[in-house]
Amino acid sequence: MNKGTLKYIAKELGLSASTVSRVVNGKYEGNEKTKQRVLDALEKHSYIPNEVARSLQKSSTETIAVVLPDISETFFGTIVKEIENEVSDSGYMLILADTHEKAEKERKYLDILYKRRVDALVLATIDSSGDAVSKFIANDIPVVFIDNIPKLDGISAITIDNKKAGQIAVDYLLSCGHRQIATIIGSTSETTGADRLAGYCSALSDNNIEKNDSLIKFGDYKLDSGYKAMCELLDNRNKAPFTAVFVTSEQMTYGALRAIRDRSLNVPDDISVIGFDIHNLKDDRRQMITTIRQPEDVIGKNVGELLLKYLSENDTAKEETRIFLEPFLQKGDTVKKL
Amino acid sequence: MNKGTLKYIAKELGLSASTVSRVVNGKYEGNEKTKQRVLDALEKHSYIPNEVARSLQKSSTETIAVVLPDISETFFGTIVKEIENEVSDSGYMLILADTHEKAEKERKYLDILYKRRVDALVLATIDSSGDAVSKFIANDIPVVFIDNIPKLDGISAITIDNKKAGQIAVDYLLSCGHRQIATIIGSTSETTGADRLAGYCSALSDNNIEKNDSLIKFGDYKLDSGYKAMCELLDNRNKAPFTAVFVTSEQMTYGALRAIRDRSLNVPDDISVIGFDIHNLKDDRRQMITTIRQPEDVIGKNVGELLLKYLSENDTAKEETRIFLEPFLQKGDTVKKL
DNA sequence: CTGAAAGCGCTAACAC
DNA sequence: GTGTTAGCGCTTTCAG
Repeated sequence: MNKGTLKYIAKELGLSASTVSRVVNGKYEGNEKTKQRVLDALEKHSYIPNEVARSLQKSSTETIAVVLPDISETFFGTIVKEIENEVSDSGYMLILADTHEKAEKERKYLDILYKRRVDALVLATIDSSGDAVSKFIANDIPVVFIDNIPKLDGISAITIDNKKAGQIAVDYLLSCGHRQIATIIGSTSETTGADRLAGYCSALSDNNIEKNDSLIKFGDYKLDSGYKAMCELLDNRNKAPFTAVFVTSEQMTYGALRAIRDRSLNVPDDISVIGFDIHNLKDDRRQMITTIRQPEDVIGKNVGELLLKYLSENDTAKEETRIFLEPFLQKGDTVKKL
Repeated sequence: MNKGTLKYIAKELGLSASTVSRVVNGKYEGNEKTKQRVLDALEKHSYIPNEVARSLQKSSTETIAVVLPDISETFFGTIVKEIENEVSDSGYMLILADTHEKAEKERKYLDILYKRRVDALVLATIDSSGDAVSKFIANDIPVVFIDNIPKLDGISAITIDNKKAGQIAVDYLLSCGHRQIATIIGSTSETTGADRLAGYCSALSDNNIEKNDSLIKFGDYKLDSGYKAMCELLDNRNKAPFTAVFVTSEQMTYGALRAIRDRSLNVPDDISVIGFDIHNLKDDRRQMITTIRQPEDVIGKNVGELLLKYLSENDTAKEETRIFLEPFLQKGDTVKKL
């Protein structure tokens, strides 16, 4: 028989595995002396329980899967850290998957994670159909969406109010005297793109400014697409003039700034720029980029709390929860008052 | 009997669990017709294997633990991403622990991860004694250290040559004409601190410049300590003058820069600064910080490769491997030529 | 108060 | 070719 197992120690003591198991789990109610004998033996063998066996028996792995498009982004890194922080005291650990922004990888990972019987799932999906998570949902495994929300009923999500994010950005530009405002939007098939655009549009219409479709460009969240979109805007500037641009992702913002610089234009003197998710360095001697920010720490904390709530409810189906946190404006040096 | 298990499906088909198991694992050699029947049944029930049970049986979880002081730092985020990238094709997944730079948390996590029977461990330890990993090593679970290397024999590690990092920084400053060079070092009880300091010292002595202990300050890698150390250097500047400072962590660099700014001094005109691990934004219109960098992607890739090698060796003890990658200088605008 | 027995879901050596 | 059996290491009812 294998050393280091309950059974082995039990046999050595002339006891049964159940008794030893009870002592290990603090559920022993019997003779104080036997308890001490067991404890000593455990100590002597430096017994360490096998969680895999325990998981099989209890059908619970105490593991939460976190599936993200890119863990190296500070935005996601911070969310992960906060989730971890929130759930670790309850014994849960995180298992991580990085999908590299590919739907196929996302699908593959979700399959694997399901097989591994994770207790819950946090998902920043890039597949708005939500197909790949259906197994989880069908089997009552709690799923919390962050960032993008797929088109599914009854799911829980914690994100920011993306429409409001668009409104805040445009309102700020308006308050600075801008009237001709361009924007660069991510994919509108995802809520992060569609809602930010909706906010942009509604802020304009609330202020009786007519929307000009030539000032709305689309990208794919990546740097190059921001560069390209900005070039198009600049090339068309005499036909469709603008004094400011709202760019809706971190990488696209960098791309747009580079395009402006490559034309030897100055920010903010020639064009004002407001970005998204920019983590300005703490070294504030330099020009800071004005940006819309998301409270990553609060998102992560909320996700953790919701997860714990779901995981503690032994009962029935989990109630759908949607929390939309407030995006906020972080003023920098890239928007000029007209 | 529980639905969705091998046994259940086997019984339904009038077959044994082993036969179904063989088909599931592609090890079936028998009758083509039975195979098809089984396949159909698996499909019909949308059978999904339980990896927990499989793990218990095979005593292997196909899981690699990654334990880090702070996952929200880009430095670690990038390393994690690369490790993941490297091992995911072989079916391994990463389980993540964030120790918040606390030895106690590190210890706790290592205990839990051991119970969970992870197949391997990647550890950026902050406990130079290495006590908490002894269980892993004693049980032949592959461990690869990154960043700091504890004082243990026979362990594998992949980091940069920290002494060389210090030398490169000082050599560069010397080549720019600086002769009075201060430094802010992290804890010397860790190799990342001690070795960088050693590099600093040796570069000076190689150039026949006498080391001045008043120009060497110590911090704890965090922002405030960098600020404080820089203040001390500045306060003492008439007694111990210097024209440049080498700061050995990202956060301490920001702290030092802030201290300089708070005294209304200019970088690089009044003081040249060379930092560490600074990830300058891609938006290069602004002042870039001159910094020593580590090749995080290469570190991650090497860790992944080494892990796979260890994990594929069924045999005996793993050979000790130490790889010291090259740190490099990333020139920016914070060092002035004298 | 303690133990025997069954079982979590799967695999694999060994039979037939 | 396929089934039987034993077991991975643990928990937990149910007896006694």
